[in-house]
Amino acid sequence: MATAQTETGTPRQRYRAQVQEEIKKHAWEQIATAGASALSLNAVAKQMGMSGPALYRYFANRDELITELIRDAYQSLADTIHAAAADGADLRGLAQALRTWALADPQRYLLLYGTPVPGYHAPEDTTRLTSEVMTALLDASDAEGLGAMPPSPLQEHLAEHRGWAGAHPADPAALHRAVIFWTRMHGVLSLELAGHFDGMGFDPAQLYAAEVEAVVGG
Amino acid sequence: MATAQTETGTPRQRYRAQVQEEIKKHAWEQIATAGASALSLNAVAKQMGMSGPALYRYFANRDELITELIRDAYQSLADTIHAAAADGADLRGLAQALRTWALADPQRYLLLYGTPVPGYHAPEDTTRLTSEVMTALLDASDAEGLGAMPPSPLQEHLAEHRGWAGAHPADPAALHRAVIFWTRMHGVLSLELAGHFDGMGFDPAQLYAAEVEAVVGG
DNA sequence: TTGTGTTCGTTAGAAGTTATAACACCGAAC
DNA sequence: GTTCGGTGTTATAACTTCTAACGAACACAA
Repeated sequence: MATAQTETGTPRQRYRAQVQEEIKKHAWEQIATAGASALSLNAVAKQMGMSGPALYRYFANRDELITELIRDAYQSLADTIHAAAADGADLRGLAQALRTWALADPQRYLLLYGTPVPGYHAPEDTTRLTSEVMTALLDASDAEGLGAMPPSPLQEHLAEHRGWAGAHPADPAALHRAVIFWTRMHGVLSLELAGHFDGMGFDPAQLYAAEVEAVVGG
Repeated sequence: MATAQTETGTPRQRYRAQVQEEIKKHAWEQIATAGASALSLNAVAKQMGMSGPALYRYFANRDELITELIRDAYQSLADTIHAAAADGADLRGLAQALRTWALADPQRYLLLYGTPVPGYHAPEDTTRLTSEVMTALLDASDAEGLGAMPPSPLQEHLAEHRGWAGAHPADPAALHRAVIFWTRMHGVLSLELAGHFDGMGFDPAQLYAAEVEAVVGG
């Protein structure tokens, strides 16, 4: 887990890890209420009873702190999906786990899949976590008992460009299913979290459920 | 169009509208390269050879400028969709127009449909533009020659909560089709614009085309 | 043509931000 | 016990948004 290092090393290292965790905790609280763009290192420091510049002993700058938060968010998502998959969840189960995770902290989801800062590039190890999630998705998309996926130009194209699937033995139909699972669930979730369904009256959960069935069933 | 008022009114009003347009032009340039969160009124003023505070004669604050940009973006999107519909475009044509519009200026799309500022609420007239777009979408979704949409719990639910469709006479299947057109196209577009497909190797255009066919055909 | 008032742009300044530099201190190791 | 690395401090620079006060330019009206 993210707090694993808190219990190892010298007292100095333990203290350092502990303070780092507390900084991230307060940063998450700020992000949850005002969004990532409003995250203020000064405000975090004040909340902790420290002076502003003290935080720079723990994070080189604002970007590094946010990068660390993104890393933790990816880890949390990967843990969630992995746990669901380990519990034997099928595509429906993964979809449910994903939605619950997203609604639990909308700004956390948007930090990963919302508007990116143009210059920013994700660190190397987040791509590892992403491909872990993708593997779980491909496993569930390659399972038995799913609706038919008639051959299509897209499946052919995906089969020819399957580098993103790594060494996963999923067939073209499963590649297709995994991709549209991702894009369709994200389509509903991101619009819901951004509040674009707010005045419309219908229940996003029912739309989400219908989209899950559309992916699972065919 | 947005510049209509530039040519009317007193010389003072004309000058004012002209400066306002120029401010917005420079603001868009900044947003396109660095994102909306990095928009600096001071930098815009400098680019125009003015002092920072001078801009406050034209926009009360940063939020008001951004709100105006959002309004213009909605207007541009509505114009684009409307023009396509007037040209007789079907659902496929609208999808093509939407994608072209989004790729022309990714940050403009993300300003409308990306991560929102938690406190922010869209002004009244943007909802008018949104419903204009929705009407075009419902028209195209209610047309002849589209694939079958078998009855579903979601269609029933949408038929019971169709306030967002206004007085449009679309049947439940068309309501369903319009909604999933929106969410699925947004799902692919937003992930593509955010760069989440970047290292994956496949062509987002082919995925988009396949999703269009999935919505049109059934 | 000569007021008169509105509008515009300026500088000055307050309050906030990120981030660096120099200094003091405290604790751990030798 | 002394030394030394790590931590937190204040001071400071360079930004940001935004307000206030002043001067100048312009439109309009007597």
